[in-house]
Amino acid sequence: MQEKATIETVARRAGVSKSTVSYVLSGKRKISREIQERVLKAARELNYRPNQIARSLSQQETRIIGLYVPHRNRRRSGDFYFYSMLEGVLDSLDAEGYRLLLNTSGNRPDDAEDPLGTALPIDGGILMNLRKDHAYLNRLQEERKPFVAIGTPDTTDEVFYVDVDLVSASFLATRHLFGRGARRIFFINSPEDFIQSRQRLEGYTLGHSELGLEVDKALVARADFKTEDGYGATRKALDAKLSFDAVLCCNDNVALGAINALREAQIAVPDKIPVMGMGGSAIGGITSPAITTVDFSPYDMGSLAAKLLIEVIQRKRIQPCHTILSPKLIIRETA
Amino acid sequence: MQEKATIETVARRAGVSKSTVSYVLSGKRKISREIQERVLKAARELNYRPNQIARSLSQQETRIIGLYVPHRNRRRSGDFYFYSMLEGVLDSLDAEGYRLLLNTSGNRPDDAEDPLGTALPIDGGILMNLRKDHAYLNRLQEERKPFVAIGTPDTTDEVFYVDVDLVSASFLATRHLFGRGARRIFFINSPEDFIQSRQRLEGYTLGHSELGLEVDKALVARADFKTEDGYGATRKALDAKLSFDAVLCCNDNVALGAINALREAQIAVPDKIPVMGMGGSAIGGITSPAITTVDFSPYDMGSLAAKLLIEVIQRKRIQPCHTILSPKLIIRETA
DNA sequence: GTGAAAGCGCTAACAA
DNA sequence: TTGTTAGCGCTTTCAC
Repeated sequence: MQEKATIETVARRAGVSKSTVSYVLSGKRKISREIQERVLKAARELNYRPNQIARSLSQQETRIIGLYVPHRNRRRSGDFYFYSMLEGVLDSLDAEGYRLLLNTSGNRPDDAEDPLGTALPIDGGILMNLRKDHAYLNRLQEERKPFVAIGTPDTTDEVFYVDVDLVSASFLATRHLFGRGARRIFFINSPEDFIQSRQRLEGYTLGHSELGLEVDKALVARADFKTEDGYGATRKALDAKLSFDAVLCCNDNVALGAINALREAQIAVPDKIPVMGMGGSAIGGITSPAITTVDFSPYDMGSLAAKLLIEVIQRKRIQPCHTILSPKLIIRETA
Repeated sequence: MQEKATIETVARRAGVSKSTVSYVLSGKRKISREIQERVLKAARELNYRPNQIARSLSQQETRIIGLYVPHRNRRRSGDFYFYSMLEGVLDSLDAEGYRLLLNTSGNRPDDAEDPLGTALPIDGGILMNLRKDHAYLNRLQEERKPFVAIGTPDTTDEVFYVDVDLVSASFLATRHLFGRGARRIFFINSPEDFIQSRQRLEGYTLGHSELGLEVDKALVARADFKTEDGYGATRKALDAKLSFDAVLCCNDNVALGAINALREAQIAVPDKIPVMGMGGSAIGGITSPAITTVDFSPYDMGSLAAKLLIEVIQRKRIQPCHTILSPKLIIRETA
């Protein structure tokens, strides 16, 4: 096999200039049928592929977008939320001919020390877990790369973002459980320091208010999103003889844990005690069919964020804006 | 904020030449202490970040590696295998200062039609599900980019790859179940057209041979890796009054489905009937504690593949080689 | 020790 | 319609 073909090689072989080759390939100029064919033929024979890097350098555009992947979202088994979102992002990018660069730098302490890290070869970025990602965020801003956040940022002005309406989500879930006849809903909320947690609690409280009920604080527990945590919290409640007739969890993993604990204690789920999760359509396939879910559609969020970002990059959208997705209730019947 | 700084800007501000700036930053040349400081100061003041694209063009190296993501591995809820591997890849790359470009092209039919797709801006690639990925594989070979396969390819010569020993995996599992007193193991294997399936069956058979037993073909079923499939297969076996006292599944998702079906039929798992899965340490956290698993360590495979690829890229390794990981038995006690 | 200048492979403004 | 040429921002040889 010969050396790698460049635009120069192709031009020579076709007996034309470099620019002609470039224009034939990009279609940005009218080229006579004959030359067009000569060029394409030469390109094919030489197995020519335009060098994306050279193209990026000259066009100041890579058609790559970056996704910041915080460490704490990885190595955490069962983090469907993240991966489901990733799938949404990938699908949208795919459709528009963009690629995704996973960016994990900025995670290690020494990265912060390196203010001269090279500029990212991307046209824009998608951020999640915004609050603490200042390093990456600042970097994008500094490089004046457009970005879209997933989740509501601290300062909402000047920022494009997508999020879900968590208050509605837990309100819907609570109402659903009351509708099924529950009176005391054991609520396994997310850890206190998450903004989300407040919103979830608000929905739960609203669900009570609607029926003129007060929230019994003893019914509210916390779990760190993992199955074990849901198991632990439920187990603890059972051991403490807490009285409840339904369980609402901050996510589906936690719900799975709750179910495990209940079944271990010989309590029928969902017949005796219904268990609800929130978020993550992605997890649907693998969780127990016993879970009823309020879906956040992380997939949709990812997909929307990516589409929005591309619009921003292509300057089809200038004004900062945000999209808040409505949750939907998903009742899965046992197969 | 001023215009984006380039090496030229920095050079002017520091009163030196571009090359000097470049050398200060790369450390490839001795530079007097004084000039060094002047340059760094200027760079800092201008908030300079070397343009990675220009650098890549001139060095013919991007420090990005590509991972081909087949469509069928996405949008399939609960495909931990893939994501777990991804985590391994990311961690290894991170450690070596490489980034990961997710490549989804080649999935759509029209992509195959576009032989002039631009050259990938990567130094090498990681492939999985090799058999049918000829498009991407060919492309990498054509561009003479090094690559590492995950899973054993059709032709093993000239190819770097990592894989797991599936025969041992199912042998270990089978033996474990016999060791627990099982006599008739219901085996939910993967679909027939997967090479893997033969290996799994071989291990299962070996486990029987060891005890001088024959395999009862009625005990072997198939499932397409999903929880529902495991549920379905088990349900069918129960309905058919198949007699068995243990279940071995081709993966943990399927095992979860089997457990659901058994419990629905009021059969205690694992006390009455133990259920085993294979593969995917990642899934450990979210599956039922009732599952005993033979771990393929997809994480390890990803991690190894990435490390290997980097060695190849950096020419620290020239001779094609492969690594076969041994599975390990993981017995999870109920928390 | 430092600088000038020639690339890396492509695009696009300017000429013809 | 097509060709010439000046960049894009960096690295690195060659010269001083």
